[in-house]
Amino acid sequence: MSTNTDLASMFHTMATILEIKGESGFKVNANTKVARALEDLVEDVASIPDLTSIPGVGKSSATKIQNYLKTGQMIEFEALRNSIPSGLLDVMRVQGLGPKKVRQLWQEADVIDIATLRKAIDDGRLDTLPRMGKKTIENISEALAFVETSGNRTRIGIAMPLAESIIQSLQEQPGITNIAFAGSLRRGKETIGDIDILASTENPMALSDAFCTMNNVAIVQAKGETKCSVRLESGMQVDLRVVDKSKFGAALLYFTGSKEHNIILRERAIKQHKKLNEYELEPSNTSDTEEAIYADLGLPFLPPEIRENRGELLCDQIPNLITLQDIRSDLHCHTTASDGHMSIEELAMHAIARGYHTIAVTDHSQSQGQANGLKPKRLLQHIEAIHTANAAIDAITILAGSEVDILQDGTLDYEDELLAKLDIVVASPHAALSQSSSEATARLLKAIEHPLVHIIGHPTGRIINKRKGLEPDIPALIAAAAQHNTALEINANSYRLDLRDTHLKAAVDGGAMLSINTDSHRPVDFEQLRYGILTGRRGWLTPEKCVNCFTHDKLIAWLRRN
DNA sequence: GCCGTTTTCGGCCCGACTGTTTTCAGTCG
Repeated sequence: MSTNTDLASMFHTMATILEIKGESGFKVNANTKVARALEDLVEDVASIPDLTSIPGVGKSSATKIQNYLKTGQMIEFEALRNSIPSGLLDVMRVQGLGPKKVRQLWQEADVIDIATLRKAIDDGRLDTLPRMGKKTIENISEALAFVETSGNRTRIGIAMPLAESIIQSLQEQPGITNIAFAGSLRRGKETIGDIDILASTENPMALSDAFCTMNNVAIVQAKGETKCSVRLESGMQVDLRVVDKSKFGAALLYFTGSKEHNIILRERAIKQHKKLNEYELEPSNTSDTEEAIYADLGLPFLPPEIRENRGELLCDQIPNLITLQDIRSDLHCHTTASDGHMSIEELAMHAIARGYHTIAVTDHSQSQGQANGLKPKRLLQHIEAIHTANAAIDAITILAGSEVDILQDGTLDYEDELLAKLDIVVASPHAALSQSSSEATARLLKAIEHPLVHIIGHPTGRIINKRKGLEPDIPALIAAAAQHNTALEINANSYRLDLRDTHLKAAVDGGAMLSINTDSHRPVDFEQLRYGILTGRRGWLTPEKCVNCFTHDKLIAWLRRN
């Protein structure tokens, strides 16, 4: 499956090179579009008979992909890559440098990578270039410092609390009527490039002053009447837009994106002889709320999480997406018996406080030595302890479970006889996470088909920005999960979010059940649930398809289905 | 390079800010 990722990255690279070479922007866009389509693809691209059936992929790109699949090489890619110094792709990542300036630096100042750019600045070679004044060079020099440090996008678990605290501090400014975050953060993406904040105020200057002088600001990149841009000491970029209150809806829609969603919306407006921009939908008086704008365009309100041009604009009826309030149980949590920091009773109290009817105790199995995984004898004692706590606490059902390792070959970490004594079995891969796609598929299928397994925990084992994890044949897993009534987990921890949004949409479409769990080790981990919910919504998940939303009796019946 | 509820050719989303200009190109989102 990494073929998809490899190809996507090649098309992204081709788009960038074409830009630097000054080719038509439409051609550049076309390549970017193909790259994005490949990123969104759930099935292995090699398994698709007609590549041009993928929207955005035409004859030319299809041929390139086919050649790569056949030979492991793409002639056009190699040719493009050899046509410019490869270091220029790094130079493109410098904020403020786009294709035109990079080409100028290359052709007129012999810049071929970050190092020669640094040197060119230092020896004054850039000073004489046209449209390259003192300030521009200064800005490039400052931005260079961030290229090395800020390679990764930020996890939503970091970005969202940060955005909330910024909003909280700005909210106290006089004259504020509206303030919200937009962008990929509002869409609930697993990682965020920068934070977009949108506000209406009667006192714009006070707000932008307050924004640009927040105590964690490192650099003010732009400061205007309606737009400010800063970089925080952490490297995170934060943009503030100020708009008129009557146009807040149009602006929120615009800055929430995604870009692809917006483009389709604007095209739709044009077809209706209207014009949509970041301020208003013309001719119309309905620019103050997103709801009114969608209605004016003849569309239902589309929740931010699904605005990705993945079918939401072609859909007559948007399903009722899952919310935090729909969750009635957490089926994957740890106690001090393995590597958690809560007792069984503490776990139960936190779950009661959240209004759950059921909590599952699922400590690690014996192979997880470093996590103090339970040997069979300790598991038997633990089951007893859980039953005792369950009998003592009326307000909630405490299930005796285990997070059982799915070993490398797909067998489980306990004998069936022992597993049968548990109320719930969450089977998860923890080790051997770099095995081949076919091995991973066979391994996970074996667990899905096991009659005593209820949920597959964090199915790929990926860690965002750190570990790629398994790359199984996702459609095959989904089909098996649907057939055997085994739920696939959305692990809500913001390091994991596994299954990820795109896989999830395929799972929902494929009729599989899902389960959103926090994998809590400490009380604070329960708060991560919201990231699981956002991911679920990005995958068009409804409460009916999520076992954590079942009533108590329905959940118990589902657990005893075999 | 891709695409078609006016099209197989002729389009392809839109505006703010910066820096360098003296009316605008480049970058960004």
